[in-house]
Amino acid sequence: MEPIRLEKLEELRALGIDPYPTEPFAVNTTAAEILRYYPQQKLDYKAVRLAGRLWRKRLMGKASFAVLRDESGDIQLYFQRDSFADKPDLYDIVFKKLLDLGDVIGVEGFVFTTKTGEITVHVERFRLLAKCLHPLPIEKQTEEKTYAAFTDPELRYRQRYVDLIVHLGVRELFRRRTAIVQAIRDFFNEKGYLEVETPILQPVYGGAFARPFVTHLHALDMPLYLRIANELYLKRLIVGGFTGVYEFSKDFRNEGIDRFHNPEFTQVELYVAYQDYYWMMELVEKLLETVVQRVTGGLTVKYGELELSFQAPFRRVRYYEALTEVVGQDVRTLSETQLLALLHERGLPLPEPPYERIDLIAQLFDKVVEPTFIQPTFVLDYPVEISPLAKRHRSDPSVTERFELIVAGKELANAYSELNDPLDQRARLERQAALRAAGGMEAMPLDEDFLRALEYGMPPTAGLGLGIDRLTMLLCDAPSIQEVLFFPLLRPEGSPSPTP
RNA sequence: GUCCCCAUAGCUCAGCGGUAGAGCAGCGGAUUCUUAAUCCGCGGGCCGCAGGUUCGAAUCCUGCUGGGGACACCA
Repeated sequence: MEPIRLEKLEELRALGIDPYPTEPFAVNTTAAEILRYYPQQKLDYKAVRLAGRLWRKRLMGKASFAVLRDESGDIQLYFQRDSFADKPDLYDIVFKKLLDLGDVIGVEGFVFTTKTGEITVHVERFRLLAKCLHPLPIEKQTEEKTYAAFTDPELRYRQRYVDLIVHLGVRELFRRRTAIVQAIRDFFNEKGYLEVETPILQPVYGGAFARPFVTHLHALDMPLYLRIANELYLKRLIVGGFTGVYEFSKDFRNEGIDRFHNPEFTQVELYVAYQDYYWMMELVEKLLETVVQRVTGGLTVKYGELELSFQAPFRRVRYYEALTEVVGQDVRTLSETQLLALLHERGLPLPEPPYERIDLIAQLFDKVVEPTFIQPTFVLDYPVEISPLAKRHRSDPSVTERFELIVAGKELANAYSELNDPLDQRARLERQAALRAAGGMEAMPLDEDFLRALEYGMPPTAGLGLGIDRLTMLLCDAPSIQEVLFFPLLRPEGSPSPTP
């Protein structure tokens, strides 16, 4: 903390001013509201009360200007010594000397327009509401230059509160994130789907393929896993008789961290009984059209250098057909050796051994085909081997009724006609378990309760998982997932945390 | 986990073998319409940490820590 600011704190106390007062300060307007409505005189602006941070001081002799920043934005303040005739020290000492940029203050006064035409609050009374003991990296800019921009990503993420104070655009981004979630929730609610909550701590994890975080429940002396997906629980609810359920789900995956991955991330998963993946494609098109329109005001989104159009219908391509187009021959007819040669040709690394033929195909698809889909594209009919929870295709049992929605070369959503044949499901999960065992990975018992639920009969169901962080990145033109998480995971500062 | 880049004042950066600089922020003064306010004056640094090379290291080398990017992993 700044020693100078601590001294000021003491001086304030000596003057009988509590730097952290208890009394509330009720505001009756905001900076944005005044700037918007004052020119039309739609409201009475004789006694406005607003609160926020002191953002700039332009001190002159007997009268000075300042800027107040509240949640809505910035507004200029005008302080005049004559306004404090009975207590000039309030102006000369408290305002001019003891208030620092960043201090939280409440002001009361009337609105007027300066000679240069700026709408300004003439402050008649003010109160310190909370002293700020650190200097804030306040940016200053002209047309040509920006001074002291607060740009170090590490500092911005570690001290997100400072980032939010300084960058109004960052606040705007997170409002938009909330608006996206809200738009999705409204869309689902209008259709009568039920928003639910299912366990984050799970005795058996499933619904995706990823390393979990493990913890321990002392009460029952047993391991628990943070969910990597909530799929299997939502399906149990479909078995239970709900026809449409959804959940915004924080999921946890103990994998690498990069521009597109954070160990905890948010998906919304939706399950609707008596529907299939064709129906789900149309729903996703409508959902995205609605959300994008509502949040951005249009259907075209700028993402980096890209212009993305969320105008339905989206392009549809079958998995193997897309591969054939890129590779020039049908990969299903190629031997493992030929596939290896193809990977080698393109300089692609091999999957971790032990790998099977299908892993080579998937590698080709993920590295060569998927990145080419920039505009929203449904990739349909994934191979059955890599889709253990999706129903076999009604006309080709080697593929599944599954689609992924790819946008800007990245997976945004994943959906299936859900596998509801309990015997096929058991066989597929057992195969997955065997593969994992062969790969030397930790053996995870099958989720017997989930299989038992299917044995009671799950209606034919369409299911969807949609990445909220990814969607937010697209709609906010954010280059990394860290930009759309308030508190992205970083290594702790200073000494490492103790091992439990 | 591997590779590349970065770390200098509160913030943003320059300096890249000869003992540390700018702008903004800060402190003192002047100023009743400023808005990057202006004008005069001033302070501020374990140059990320530890070792090495050198007569001499912010600068070169090695290791470590933290961050960014790419790759791998993430059906």
